[in-house]
Amino acid sequence: MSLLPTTTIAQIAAYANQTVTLAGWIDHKTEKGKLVFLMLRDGSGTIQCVVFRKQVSETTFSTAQQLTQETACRITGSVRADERAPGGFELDVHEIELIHLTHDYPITPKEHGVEFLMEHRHLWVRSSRQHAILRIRAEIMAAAQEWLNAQGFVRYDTPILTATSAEGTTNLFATPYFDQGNAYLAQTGQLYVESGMMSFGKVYCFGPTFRAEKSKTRRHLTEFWMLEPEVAFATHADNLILQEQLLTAIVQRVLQQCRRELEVLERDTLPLERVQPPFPRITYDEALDLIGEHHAEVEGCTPLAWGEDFGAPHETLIASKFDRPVFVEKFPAAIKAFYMQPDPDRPEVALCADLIAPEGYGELIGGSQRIHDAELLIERIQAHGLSLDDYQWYVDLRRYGSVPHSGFGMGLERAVAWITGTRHIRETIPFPRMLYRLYP
RNA sequence: UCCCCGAUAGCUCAACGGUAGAGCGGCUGACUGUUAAUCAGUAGGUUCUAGGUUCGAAUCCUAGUCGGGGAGCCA
Repeated sequence: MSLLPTTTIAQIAAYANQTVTLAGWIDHKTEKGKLVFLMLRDGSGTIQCVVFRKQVSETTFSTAQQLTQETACRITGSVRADERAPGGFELDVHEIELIHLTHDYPITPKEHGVEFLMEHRHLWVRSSRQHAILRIRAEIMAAAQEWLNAQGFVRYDTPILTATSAEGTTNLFATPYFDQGNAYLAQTGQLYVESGMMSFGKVYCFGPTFRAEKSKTRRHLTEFWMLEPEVAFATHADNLILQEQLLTAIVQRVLQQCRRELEVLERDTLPLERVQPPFPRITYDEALDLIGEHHAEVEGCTPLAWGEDFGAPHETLIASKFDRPVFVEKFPAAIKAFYMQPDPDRPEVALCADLIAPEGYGELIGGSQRIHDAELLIERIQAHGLSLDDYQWYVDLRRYGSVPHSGFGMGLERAVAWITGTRHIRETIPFPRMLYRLYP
């Protein structure tokens, strides 16, 4: 005995004029006297189910009248094409099996405030907009991994509990670790993924990372997912090509596979369709000139002196000058991480790049060629005030068959926010962790 | 951490220092084509907390709590 449905709503067109059993939840009900309209949602889609009093038993009709929003049920009926139905098909109901009657579902079809919705995040994920965003998130993750795998990459998982800060003094979450003092939640898998690069050539890690920064903006989470590929023998130039190819593959697949979700979100797909290589590349120096010339166009965007890092308004301004994601490369080494390879022609800048998303969604990717010389790496670790003892294993990677290599980290939720056109990053992950939000 | 804003019915909000209200949702009833149906009726309040000013405070003042928007930091 099984309770499984005979089909899903997404497949309903193949069952025209047949009798099927669907299983799901009531999205909405409209009563019209001797007629009840039910919108049934099963995860794959929604369909209108029509209950005529004269065509069903009294029990079935009174069950239909009882149904409330988010009640779980199994509905058996015949599939009929009907122009009046959203989706083109509706179900003429024969029988309704009540699985669980819901009382007082808190989220109604009317508007709600952010705080209320966040308190009910565990229920909010059922709403059509949230469903569409999280469906696209899943597609982005699948697209990224499948594309990388097809290019010969091997997924290589890095630890979440680590002994020290990977990139220096940024705030980390600490947790007691037996008699070894504190362990820290990883803020990146990058250093560890470099070891895999020396074993497999092309690797990537993909998992949650943690930042205990007191950021309070619509672009930040304290727990977010990062995809970090690392490639042996890849130079800075190779790195940028890989990034634009990966991002293009992701965006094009979402355009193909998630048309319906993008419609639900009312996402303008033209900017997404323009995402094709090559992406424009400008240097940090050119970006400073551009900011100097156009800073008045964006509020809070002030001219910068060489050596200063961009703020959010600067990224917005730069992005506004291009019709697709734009690379800003060769930042001053002093404002970047210790492991970045200096430009041989100009050692004060690093062979690194940030990829800035269009439409003001900010930095999607940060990447660089890594230092492959042990002596230089040691010098940089010390110059950054880090303990060499903590990084001996990392320096070891430069002592045995060291090669030039490059990699990058893509923030998953930033990518989801941009591709789905979601203004606030809190909607791009099922349970966002933020400065003032740990529940539910 | 800093700047700005807010908290009133289950939800979204209104109410000049003078009787705390509406819409939605809930409940009851009517309706054979509704799409956030419509119509009629009905229940629903410690105005975030603690002080203060005042004849009188949802309203003004102080402190706190919680939340929202932005900055910095970053992906």
